[in-house]
Amino acid sequence: MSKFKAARGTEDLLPERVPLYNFVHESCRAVLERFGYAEIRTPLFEETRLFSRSLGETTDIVEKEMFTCQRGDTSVTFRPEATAGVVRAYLEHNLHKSKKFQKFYYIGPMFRFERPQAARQRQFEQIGIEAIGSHDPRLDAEVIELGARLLEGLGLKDFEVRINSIGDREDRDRYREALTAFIRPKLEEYCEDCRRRFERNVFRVLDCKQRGCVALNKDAPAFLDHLGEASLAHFDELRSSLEALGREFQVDPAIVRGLDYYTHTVFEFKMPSLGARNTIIGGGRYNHLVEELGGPEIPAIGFSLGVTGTLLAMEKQGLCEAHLGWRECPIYLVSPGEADRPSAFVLAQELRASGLCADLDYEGKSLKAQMRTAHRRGASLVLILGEDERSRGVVLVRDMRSSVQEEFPLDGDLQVELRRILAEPLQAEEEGSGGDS
RNA sequence: GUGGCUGUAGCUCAGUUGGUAAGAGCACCCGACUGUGGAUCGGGAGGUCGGGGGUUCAAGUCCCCUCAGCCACCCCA
Repeated sequence: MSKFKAARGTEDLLPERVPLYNFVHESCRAVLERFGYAEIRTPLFEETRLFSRSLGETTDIVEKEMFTCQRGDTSVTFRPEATAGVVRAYLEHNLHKSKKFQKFYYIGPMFRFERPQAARQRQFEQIGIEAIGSHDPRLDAEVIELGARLLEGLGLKDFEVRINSIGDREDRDRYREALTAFIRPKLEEYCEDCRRRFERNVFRVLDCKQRGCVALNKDAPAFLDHLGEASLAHFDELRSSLEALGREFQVDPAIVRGLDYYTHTVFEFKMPSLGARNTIIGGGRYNHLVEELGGPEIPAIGFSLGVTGTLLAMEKQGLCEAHLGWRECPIYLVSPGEADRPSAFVLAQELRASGLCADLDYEGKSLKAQMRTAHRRGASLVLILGEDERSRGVVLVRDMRSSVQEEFPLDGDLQVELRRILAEPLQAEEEGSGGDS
């Protein structure tokens, strides 16, 4: 046990697992770019004010989950989510002036000071998008379709798309009033958490899982009944657009989302197989955020995909194994004796310079042990360069796949030969020159 | 932040009411008449039993604290 451990809620990504992340990144990148999204990279930390302003002062994230760093009178916070930073960059560089409508995507770590749990860490990775500059409900549908395509691209199938509309400010105010009026008389009957939610964010009461509260909520007024005409029309168009795409979805009134900036369309992608923490994509429209951060009135929509949860879902479905394991060098150089090492050392550099991937022993292992290492590392070819070979100006190439070995001149075009053999394994010849099996 | 469970070699785990129990499998290293991998066999290294304190003649085994992970909440990707 070493003296130090990774800080709570963080983890090391060992080489074995890195290719899995690369696969997820590459797969998503391809889909995102096919949908016309361009990558943007914003700083990992921003001025603290940016988050408290955009997320809402009373949200849990701002109140207790921010990684904040105070130095003198400057306060910065490691980003708990990416939307605020992207919108800030969009405005700071006046992107809206040259090309108002823009689609961005990002991949990177986010930070929240929470109690860790599976699929919930203090540093976690999100892949997300922001489409800024349009209020077209077809864009909402496209964004949801994009989320589904991302998951499908990774091989996931059994996710549920849940959508809802929380309307615009006036709709929310109207509904909040109705809901408050409905709950207030029975407030004492609700659970402790709900009584707190009632004060902070009354919509969340609808999301309670306590049996008593679920029963009490049964006859609660529905948000959709309180949407104004324009909001309702937007939501209807979203639904018909999704239907036009053949994308299955459910309208779920319980989806209210935690952040203040959401308006109209909100949605989540759930993996029922994951248990309690089963939302792997969450997002929605935020038509006033750009304005609140000091820009003109520009509507936008976005979502983010939690990579950790997505990987958990992939693991459950056996989609990860194929992407595990670091790809070792296909060529391994073996030195029979101590005196043979310098020439292997030089030959390795030459092969690498020619673009081949080659490696060799640096632990002073015996010939046998070097062979074992080559085998374990999955080398396709072993190059044996001993005193005998050197004196004759050749190198012995053993094909580990077919167990056939053959000599090749050192001064010939060795790298060309090696490429050929890698593509087409050595086969035993009729007068077999040393194959065994 | 709240409640519960867990923490023994690199990995997965076993350790009877506290008393030669610090062990197994896999992995690893070395070897099997000395220029060759994968099978088999033999040998070996590796753990202050998460950390600290306490009870006791004696603690991996009991108590307290602490750290970390997991599960469920709060909340959320």
